[in-house]
Amino acid sequence: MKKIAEIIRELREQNGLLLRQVASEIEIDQALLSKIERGERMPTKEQVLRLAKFYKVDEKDFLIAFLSDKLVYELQDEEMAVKAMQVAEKKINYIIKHKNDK
Amino acid sequence: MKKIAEIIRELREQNGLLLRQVASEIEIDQALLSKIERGERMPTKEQVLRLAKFYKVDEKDFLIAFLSDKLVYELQDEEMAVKAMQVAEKKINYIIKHKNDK
DNA sequence: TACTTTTAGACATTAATTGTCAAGTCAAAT
DNA sequence: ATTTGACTTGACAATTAATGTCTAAAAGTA
Repeated sequence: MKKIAEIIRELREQNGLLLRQVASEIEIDQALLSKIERGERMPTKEQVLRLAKFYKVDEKDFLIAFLSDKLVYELQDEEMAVKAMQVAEKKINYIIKHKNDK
Repeated sequence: MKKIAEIIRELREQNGLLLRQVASEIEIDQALLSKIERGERMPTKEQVLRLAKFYKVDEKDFLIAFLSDKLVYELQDEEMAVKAMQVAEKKINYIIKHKNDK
């Protein structure tokens, strides 16, 4: 239930690493990583995967945190947020259920 | 549970209107409306609201259909789609619950 | 066939996201 | 008090994604 930003910052701190160390491993600018860890910028999916690999954690957990953050971001300020979410979930389940039809 | 695309196409057909008629009311290119009605393009929020007003239907229902479509679109091809959605819902509820804290 | 409506596709425009750099803050160490 | 190292900030550049427009083609109908 944490934001991807918090997750990766905590991981870095727990491992006693510096921004520049991780940034160079992931091959991104350290200023960008700083922003990502503070939630000022969203990482790309690719970066999320690299970070998961680097910290040796489950990629799926990272992706879930990342994708859910993006969804939340997309709905921020929307009064209908929760309802839209519930409908979206039904739509997705419907799609999944029927994906082998056609 | 319908896509916003289907909804607005059906409304137009039920009202026996032509693309160009609706397009001019909404002030968009008719080719664009055609694409929107077929789900090839996503309308903007503004266009959704205008369409709701034009057809005299509840704006909220339109917005829910619209926003949920966007969420679905964002998760298409994501294996973790459903889980991400569930986590996002929790995050949103959390945010809403605490929005007056600060 | 001729007319009307809708669709397709290429391209233009605009908006959003992501990335970079240089300068700035802050704390600890000297 | 100055220097050093880590991190942050902000302005801007670059890239990517979304939206809009135009023209022509397709499809439907009288």
